[in-house]
Amino acid sequence: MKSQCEKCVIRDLNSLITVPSDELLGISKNKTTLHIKRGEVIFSEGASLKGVYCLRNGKCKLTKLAPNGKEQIVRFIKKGELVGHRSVISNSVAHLTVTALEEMDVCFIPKNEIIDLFKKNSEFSFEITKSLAEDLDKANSSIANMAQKNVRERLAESLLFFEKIFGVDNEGYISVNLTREEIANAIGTATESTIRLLSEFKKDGFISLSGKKIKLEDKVKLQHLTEGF
Amino acid sequence: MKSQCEKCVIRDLNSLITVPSDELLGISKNKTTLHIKRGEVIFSEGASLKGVYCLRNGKCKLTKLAPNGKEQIVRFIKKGELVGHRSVISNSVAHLTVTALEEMDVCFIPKNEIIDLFKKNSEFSFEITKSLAEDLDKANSSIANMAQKNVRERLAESLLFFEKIFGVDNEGYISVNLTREEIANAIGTATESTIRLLSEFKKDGFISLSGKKIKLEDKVKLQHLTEGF
DNA sequence: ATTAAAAAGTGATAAATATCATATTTTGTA
DNA sequence: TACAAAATATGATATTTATCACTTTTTAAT
Repeated sequence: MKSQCEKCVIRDLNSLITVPSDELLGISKNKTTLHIKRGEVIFSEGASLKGVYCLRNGKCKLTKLAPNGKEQIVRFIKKGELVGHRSVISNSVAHLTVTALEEMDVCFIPKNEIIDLFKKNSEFSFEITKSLAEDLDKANSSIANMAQKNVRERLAESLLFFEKIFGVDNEGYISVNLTREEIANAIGTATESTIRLLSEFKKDGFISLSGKKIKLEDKVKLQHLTEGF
Repeated sequence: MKSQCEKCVIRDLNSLITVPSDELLGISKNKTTLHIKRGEVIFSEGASLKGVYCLRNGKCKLTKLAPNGKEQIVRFIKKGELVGHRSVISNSVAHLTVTALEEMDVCFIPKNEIIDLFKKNSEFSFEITKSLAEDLDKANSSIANMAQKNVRERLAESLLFFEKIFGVDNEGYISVNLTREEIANAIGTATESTIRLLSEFKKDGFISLSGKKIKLEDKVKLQHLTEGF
């Protein structure tokens, strides 16, 4: 039996919050739900999307392939957010690849449902517009960070960011399963440099490590590092 | 006597293209026009905007101040484009500073006019949304470029980009007046590094220089450089 | 036209980061 | 549980880039 959008726990986390229950029925009827595992791709750069994806739970990374063959993580997305709406609105192919970082449930909502909603419900379209504006703003900050900060500063910043958006587990470790290579791909550096800096941060007492898990021990210091102190 | 929007030469260059002539009359009545010189600031990071700005002619840079005191150029804007709509839509302060790169005429359109249009005219709001989506897409590419490419690659890329968006003068030099420091602020490097690399590109015959003006002599090679060859 | 300020340019050097090689540990799966 | 593959880790070294100090050239204002 298909789950119902109007009862979905994440309904109030994204632009769909503006859509009244009766309108959500249409979406409920036409959506499909998929369960995916870590490493699986939801859609790839260049793909022509047939709809948007609503993340019921889990986390994923949005990446772009650079000419040198490395992947750049442009953003992280988690439970409650939509992906693919940029492509659907622009009526263009996907310009990012979306890959699951852990097991997740994702709802697929066909393009025409979203476009209908966008046209009919001005609150919904306004929410979508605002979320694009917010994304743009964050992307601009990211450009400045990449361009002006060195690798150490960017790593400190990313660690604080990871804890902020993903939270910590019951032992205080950051709740996201990222390889050192993925961290490197997010901050734009070599994997070895990331590993080295993490060891250094550990030696200096800013963080502690348990396997690949990371715990922030001195956030004040990390915050200072972020600004180059 | 005030100029009329419905006759404006740049009308068909931005989202206002969707607005019928009679609706533009309201805007015409309430807009103000300003003339500014190179180096003057249209609005600053942190400012609360009372409206959006429509660039009638000229070019400007959008910058963000980094904690290290350096400015990062996040984007360039030219004739026909709007600035400030992100802030007005999000109802937040400006997150970027807009500075003229040359003499320019700018029309200021009060916030309420834009919001009215946005609510009443769904074509206009759709155009605004699409332009945000496009900006977001470009910003994401920019993040990947900053993170994955080295300074030489980014400089080659920027030179090609400058020529593409600003064109060339009658002698073939790129038609934009940028200092070496501004170029450095766009690609995220030290001014001296930019100067050194430009000399190197010149020595290698990829570009020629006349004062601060730059002419691209071998775009194919520059394109290759962009990708690390 | 003169002059001070800003910008461009260059060399020497230090610091940051990438790359390559290789060892060790962890993970997933047969 | 064993074993291969992937991930982590570390050292040595090369390369890239920043920084500092200084000179020359250009620009703009009187």
